[in-house]
Amino acid sequence: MKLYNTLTKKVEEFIPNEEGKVKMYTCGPTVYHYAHIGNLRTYISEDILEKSLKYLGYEVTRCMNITDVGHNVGDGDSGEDKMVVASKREHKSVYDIAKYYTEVFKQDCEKLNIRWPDIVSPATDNIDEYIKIIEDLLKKDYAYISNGNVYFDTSKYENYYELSGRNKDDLLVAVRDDIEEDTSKKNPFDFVLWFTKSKFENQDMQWDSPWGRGYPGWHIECSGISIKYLGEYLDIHCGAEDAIFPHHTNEIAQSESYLDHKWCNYWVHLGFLNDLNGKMSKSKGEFLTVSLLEQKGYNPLVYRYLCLKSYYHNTLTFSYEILDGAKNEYNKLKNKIKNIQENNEDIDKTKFEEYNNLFKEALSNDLNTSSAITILYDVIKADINNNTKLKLIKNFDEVLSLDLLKNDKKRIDNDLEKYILDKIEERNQAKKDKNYVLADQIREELLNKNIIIKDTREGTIYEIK
RNA sequence: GGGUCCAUAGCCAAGUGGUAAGGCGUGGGACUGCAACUCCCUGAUCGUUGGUUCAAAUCCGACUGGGCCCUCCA
Repeated sequence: MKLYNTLTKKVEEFIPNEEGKVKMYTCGPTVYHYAHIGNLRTYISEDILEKSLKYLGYEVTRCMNITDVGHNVGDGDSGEDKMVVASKREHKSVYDIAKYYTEVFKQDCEKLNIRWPDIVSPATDNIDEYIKIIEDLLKKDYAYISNGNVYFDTSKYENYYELSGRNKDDLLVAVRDDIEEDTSKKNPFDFVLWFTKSKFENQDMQWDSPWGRGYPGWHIECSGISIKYLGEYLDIHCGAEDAIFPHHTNEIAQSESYLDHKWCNYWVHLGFLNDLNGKMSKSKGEFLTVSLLEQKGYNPLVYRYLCLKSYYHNTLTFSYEILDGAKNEYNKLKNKIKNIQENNEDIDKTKFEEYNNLFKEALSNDLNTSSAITILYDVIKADINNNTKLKLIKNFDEVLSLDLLKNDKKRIDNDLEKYILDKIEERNQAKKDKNYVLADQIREELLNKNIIIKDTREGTIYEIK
């Protein structure tokens, strides 16, 4: 398996710490609002990575956090906690907000066939772990207390800029308008590990700590949860590309200062989904959720298909024109597969291995899902028996998760079925009588009820839209 | 200003030094009473420009145009 590693900025052969086993951590959502489909692209890519590793024979343990506290607008003491903002907006407690949006996120994942990770842990469940790490960092002098808050001292950690490839002197401080510099810090890029004092006193979620009652900073949760559930040696850490700096940079600094050794060997960053104007946002433009796509008549898996057609590392652009293209492709693909009938022939093992290996090669090549899909098309066209094709498609779909073999035949009751069959009979009679006006009328009538008629060599069949 | 990633036909894209996969759309054809489904045929010298090489979409440089980040976002 080859993967692009942000740490070395190269595509590298993936070698886990323990042979055959992979420990994988993926940054989870902040559950303060609905996720838009751009957010979800990250989880689709991570899902593909997890499933590809499994398909290639690795045993994978994946852990993800749910950020339900401490994600301030800024890294210092500036800006409010996003959970608190949501709580005010919706007049609910922060706990209810977290619960509600976590549930919605889970449903979105189900609709997109994203497997729920083995371990999913909310930030608020692991406060003890953060305190343990922060105490240790203070003891080792990697952290300091200033104005009641605990900060990580970035000047003490030598490789601080390794991941992002930056240079301390070239970074601009408080480049964004809505951020003001936190004067309690020793260095501009120091970040808060624990808050006890904040300009924003309306924080409901607070815990006792050796430094007073307060709450954790944003970055410590991922380190804490990862180390707690996956141990001191991590194989792959994933996140969207915007998390490289400062989030992942800070995670490395605090984790390695705490552990006193290298923490994670492979950092995989997922590309963004942009709309035609650039980065998607929850406040600007159309708020594109999975539910909205469904309302507009798109199967969520069409969006998954669109994501898989592109390379996870590159930016993908969203527009309805592009989505419509993907919808066409997806529907045609499913139709082609539907026409492959099961038969009595034995699986052709040689051909099976041949195509299966091609598929594995594509995935191994830094998750070349576009090529993997091409191999799927090759299988459909290939000169091999249907049972072998169907077995290959079934296997491929373990990774692609596009419901390729699932027939979305909606359940219909006997009355409706009888009605449809009678109408088909009536139409066939009309056709025999060359009464095409009546035949077309019947077809139209059924179509208005979302029933599609198809004349095949084997007779007339119907489909429910 | 700095970092990082990207640029292939109308669209989505593969390609990792030897003379451009695949899918969608378009156009044409087969099938059909017509249509839908399905099947067949149909298109690009790879942002611009230097260089390395017997040979470059693929390597190096410059330029142009984008994305993301530099204390919110996945």
